[in-house]
Amino acid sequence: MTKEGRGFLRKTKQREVILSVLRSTDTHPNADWIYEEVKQVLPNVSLGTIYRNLRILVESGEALELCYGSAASRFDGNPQNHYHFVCEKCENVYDLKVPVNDEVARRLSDVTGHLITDHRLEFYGICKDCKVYNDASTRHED
Amino acid sequence: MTKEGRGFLRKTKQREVILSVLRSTDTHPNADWIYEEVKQVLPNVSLGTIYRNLRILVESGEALELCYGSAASRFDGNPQNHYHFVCEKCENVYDLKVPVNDEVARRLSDVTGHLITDHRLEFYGICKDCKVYNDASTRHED
DNA sequence: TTACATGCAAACTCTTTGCCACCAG
DNA sequence: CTGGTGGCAAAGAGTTTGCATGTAA
Repeated sequence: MTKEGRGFLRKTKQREVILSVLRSTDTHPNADWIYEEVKQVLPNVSLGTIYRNLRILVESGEALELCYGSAASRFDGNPQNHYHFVCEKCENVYDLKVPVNDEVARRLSDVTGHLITDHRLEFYGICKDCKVYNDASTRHED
Repeated sequence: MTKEGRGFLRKTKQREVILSVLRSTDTHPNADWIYEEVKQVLPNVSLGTIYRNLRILVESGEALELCYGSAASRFDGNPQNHYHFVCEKCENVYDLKVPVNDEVARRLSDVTGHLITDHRLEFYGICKDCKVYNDASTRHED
């Protein structure tokens, strides 16, 4: 109910290849890498199509989008690690007042062999305030 | 040791105001919002200065950077929620094979009053492979 | 005095969009 | 047929950077 929103998806060669490329790797590629891969099968594919389809795949729940690096960053004046809740409706970011669990990181360092120095935990959903409108009636389609 | 790297920071009015603006709010503002606020105190400040200083503050550990939305996104063909480890050296993203904890989200929903439907947990550090080079000698400065 | 920092604007990167032809259903 | 979709290229948003000037230490 949160992630759908498209009447129906036509099945196209492009979308098919994009999804299969995405499923064939565990390197968490970016759009450009996917573009290069897809081009080997469909030389005429365009970057715009890659982006359009990735968005569709993410929105329809067939892929996850991870965001790193710098783009539309938001900043937090509290340098202590703490967790956040992001409202997908109003886009507000709330600080959560729960203790940070460094235990997990330490344990995972042992299990994985990686040196884990930091972690970030974010929750997503609809915030208290936005929920009110949603509950009142379910006519909100955005 | 991970986040430092600058010899010394000169104390400037701009940096001071930026930091105080950042600390005066809990709205997790973006660069542009901070720019507007700082301008009310220093009308001639430039966006470039805001960006430069935010980066410095983040790197020196005085602020956190949160990244949402679309920019340099990476994608994951596995739509099931799972956790990641990001190597800050080689920038590889590894899938972690640990069970997803939906319990926390449920509990937090109760505590906070927000409707939490999703969460994301990411770990950061130096991966197994990069650690080797780091351990061998500490001459790596990038 | 000497680097580091700033202001300004141009350059960049990544992503989105408009337009029209095209094709799956 | 018909509306979703693709290719192409232009536009956008957000961020970085080069350069000359300014300034903290």
